Order: sequence, then structure tokens, then C-alpha cells
Amino acid sequence: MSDAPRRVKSLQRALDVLEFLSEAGRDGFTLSEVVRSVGGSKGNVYSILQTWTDRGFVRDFGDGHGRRYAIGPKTLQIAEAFRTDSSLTEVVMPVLRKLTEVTGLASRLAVLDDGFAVALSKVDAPGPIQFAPYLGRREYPHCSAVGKAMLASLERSKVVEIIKKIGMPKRTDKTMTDMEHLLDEIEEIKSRGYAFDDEEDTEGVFCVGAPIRNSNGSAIGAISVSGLKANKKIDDMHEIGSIVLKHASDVSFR
Amino acid sequence: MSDAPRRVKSLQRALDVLEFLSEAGRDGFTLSEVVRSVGGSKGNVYSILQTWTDRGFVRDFGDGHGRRYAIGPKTLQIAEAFRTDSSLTEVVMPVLRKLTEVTGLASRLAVLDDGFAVALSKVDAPGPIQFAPYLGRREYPHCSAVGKAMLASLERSKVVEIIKKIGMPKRTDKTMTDMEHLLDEIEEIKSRGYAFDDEEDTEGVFCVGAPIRNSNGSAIGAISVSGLKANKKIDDMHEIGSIVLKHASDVSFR
DNA sequence: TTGCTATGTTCGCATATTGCAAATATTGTT
DNA sequence: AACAATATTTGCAATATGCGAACATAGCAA
Repeated sequence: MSDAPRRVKSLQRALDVLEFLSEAGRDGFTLSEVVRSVGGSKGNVYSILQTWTDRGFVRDFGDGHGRRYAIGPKTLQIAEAFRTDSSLTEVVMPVLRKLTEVTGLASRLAVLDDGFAVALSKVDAPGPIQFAPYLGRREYPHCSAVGKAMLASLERSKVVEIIKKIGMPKRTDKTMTDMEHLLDEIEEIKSRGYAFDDEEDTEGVFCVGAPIRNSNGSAIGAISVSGLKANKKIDDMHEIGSIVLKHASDVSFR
Repeated sequence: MSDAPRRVKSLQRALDVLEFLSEAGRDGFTLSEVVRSVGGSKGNVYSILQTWTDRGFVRDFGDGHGRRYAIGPKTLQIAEAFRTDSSLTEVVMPVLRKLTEVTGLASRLAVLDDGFAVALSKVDAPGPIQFAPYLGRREYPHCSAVGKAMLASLERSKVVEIIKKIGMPKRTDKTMTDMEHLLDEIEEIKSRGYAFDDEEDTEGVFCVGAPIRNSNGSAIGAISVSGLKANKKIDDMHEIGSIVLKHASDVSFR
């Protein structure tokens, strides 16, 4: 047990705490709750929380007995550095808004990170039904429209490499779990220009995505719209597909 | 030196690294650059970076010699927990968009955090000129419209307490640095309903903000618009003020 | 090529820092 | 008023840490 690469254990533990806090609702967790879930001694977790709080990554409300801890504003500041360093966001936001306006569907922007699709921004659909397209969360590319759209702009060998590395977990009955199947569909996407997610990630939800390309023609991200499958037919989805594709092309020239 | 509260030193150091990375441009920093700025030994910083990277808070590109590190997507995921736990954002975003549409100015939503104003979301103004209203960053309340709007809904004693604690730094020639002066203006804001920042934070930039209240009548946040002072007169600003106030009131009933 | 200098990576080791556990303080409840 | 939960503080043993030096690798110049 001495050949594993060296990591900072206290940081790992501190991150366990932070990540746990990020699952809290609007009023956070109490010290004891954190201890129960994350483990470790009270004193230990206590000083971790204090350190996070000092730096603004965690905020606390209440005093003494019953004090609660939740994610703090500093995290947002750091995250902005991630968002804006991919200056895609700035360019794409207006297009997302337009896309949502035209289609009435929720739209979002994603990039490929280490083989996973990661959403950078979103525009919610009007109306009461709203998805929670978790920004920043890693999503499997084989069952998401943005993911497939981006895979479709890579070399076949690169796709195989990625999928082999991260796997193809089954999310719904319709999720593809077979490499050949995926590669076939990617060929279709290549010629068609846009990708579907037909209830492959979440039952009842479909997405249609298209890649955003830089001047070299390689995909630097993808945009998509999402909605309830309900009464959507294949024809409808193709129609939406061409709209998404058009908007994606608009962005690609900047 | 034994009476200082206990903190986790490795975490503090790791945060130094992360915060430094957040200042990087789109192509990050190299290990050596981090070491030069943050200090510590190469080996030390190296394992910190590895640990951050394992967890997705930092991403790296390139291999071996010349490898670069930048903020990673996981930060965005955590930050979303902060944003959405104040479910204000969801409710306010449409209003911000409308506000920007009507006024042609950039708009944003902020909350009070530990006495400071913190922006949660923004809508950029159309056109080329865009502010960088850093989300998540702490801003002094005495020189910002959102800040003053929120202060104006607190007890006088609470205001004094906050300002005493965090101070009133001078940011421009027009920044108020005097408590009495601030308290006077807050009285005005109370009766008027909206607050100005007339080049008090940044020269050439004005803001107009109004508080968002919950059903108890206490402010849980504030919205504002920002623009270039240029040829704006006081009358113009009052006109904008009433627009902002109206939109803020719209939100307050939810 | 061959050095030279800049990186990134690994590792042994002394010791400062850590996390545990137990003690203390604080709050709310029966 | 006694109790039962919390939150804090602190002593202490041991471990994880950060340093420094060694190693590896890449680029560059001569």
C-alpha cells in the first residue's frame, strides 16, 4: 500500500464534507449531521467546517447550539472562473435564449470534460415544468444529446477510448449499452448533424443536441433542447433537430 | 500562540492554490507558476493539485513537462448548490430579463452575506459594453445599490453593527466614508424605495437597486440595473428607480 | 550530438499537524 | 431542575505532512 500516488488526505476529507454540504437543502446541515454522514470525530469535522467558513466556501447560520452549515458564496466566485474561462458561455447565452423562445423548450450548453458531458449554462423553459439540468455535473455522453453530438465530432478511435474508460451504464430501458450500437448511431449523427436522446437518460424526457465547432471544425461544445416526450413524434424531433442545428451553426462562426 | 482557534492548515494551503488558479486565464497555470506564487515546495503543491484534480475541482491539460492546471467543473456543481438553495434565483431570473429588456441595462440579483453584498445572477445588457459583475464576490454594501437597498430594510442598529465590522473603504471620489452620511442616505432610501450607486464603486458606472421582501416585509435580497453614467441625469435615474422598484415589488409577492 | 536548464514526478525522513477522545460549555426540553 | 442533546475546547499519540533532494523528461543552444 505504498505505491499509490501521493494525495493530501486532509483535503480529501475536507472535500467529503463540502460535497456532503452541497446536497443539503436551503437550510444546510448541522455539525452532528455532517459527522454522522461523513464520519470522523466531532472535533475534526468541526475544524474542517471552520476552515471552510473562514474562506467563505461555507456559510453558517445560527449560533452555538444548533448552528447550521451550508455552501457559501465563495464557491460561486471560483466557479465563475471556470465558466468564463471557457468564454463560450458569453457567446452562446443569447443563442440559448433564442432557442428556448423559438422552441418553447429548455436549452443548455455543454462541453466535454474528460469524456463526460458537463453543462455550463442553461435557459429554463417558460411554464411550470422545469428540469434540473445540474450545471457542472458530469453526465455520461452515450445517453445524452449533447454528449452524442460531441462524440460524433471525434475520431472513431477516440470515441472507443472514451467509452471504454468511463463505461456505458444503463439509465433507462432505452439506454444503449452496446458499443457497436453507439458507433452506428454516431455515424447517423455525423451525416444528420444533430443527435437525439430519446428517453435514454430519463424516462419521459427527450433532448435534441448539435455540436458547436471552432474554425478547425472540431467540436468545442454542444447545445441542446429538452422537453417532455409525451406526444412528440419522430417527425417533430427531426423538425426540432434542424432548428437546433441552425442555431448551433450560428454560434460556430465566432 | 496557542489561543487561536483550530483550523486545518493543509486545507488553507490547498485553498490558496485553488484561489490562485481561479485567477488564471483560459489556459491555466503551470505547476511552477503556482509554486512561485503560492509558495511551498514543489512536491507539496504537486500533491495538492493532484488531489484537487482527482475530485474534479481542478482540471489539467497537457502531460508531463508543461502541464497546465485550471479550475474544473466540479466547482460549478458545488456552486449551483449555493445558488439554488437560495431559490430566489429561479423566481427572479425572468424578472431580471424583463428588467434588462425594458431598461436596456445590465441587471442582477444579490443577497446579503455576512454584511457584504453578493451577486447571485446577472443578465447582461445587449450591446458590446458588458460589466463583469463578478458573481459570488463579496462587495461592500455602502457603495453598491443592492447593498444600500438591503441595508435600508434593516434596523438602524444592525446597519451600524455591520458597517463597524466590515468598514467603509473608499473606492472612488464619490464613495461615502462616513457612517452618519450613510445613515442619512438610508433614511432617504427607506422612504423612496430604491437606492442609487452614483459612481460610488466604479467611476463612470451607476446602479439603481431595490430590495426584494418576503412576506414578513424583510429584505431577502435586492435587484439592480447598472449602466454607464455618461449623460444620465438625476431625473433619468429616478425614472429608472421607479421601474426597478416596480419589478422588485412584483417578485416580493411569492 | 552533448550539455544545460527548465520543467514535472517520486520518495525518504523529521516533525509539525492532525484527528481522536474525553472534558467543558451551551442550549433546549421534559 | 435534571436531563439530553448539541457545540466547543484541549491534551496527546501518531500519522500524514511538507521539505528537500534525487530522479525523470523535455526543450534549447552550442
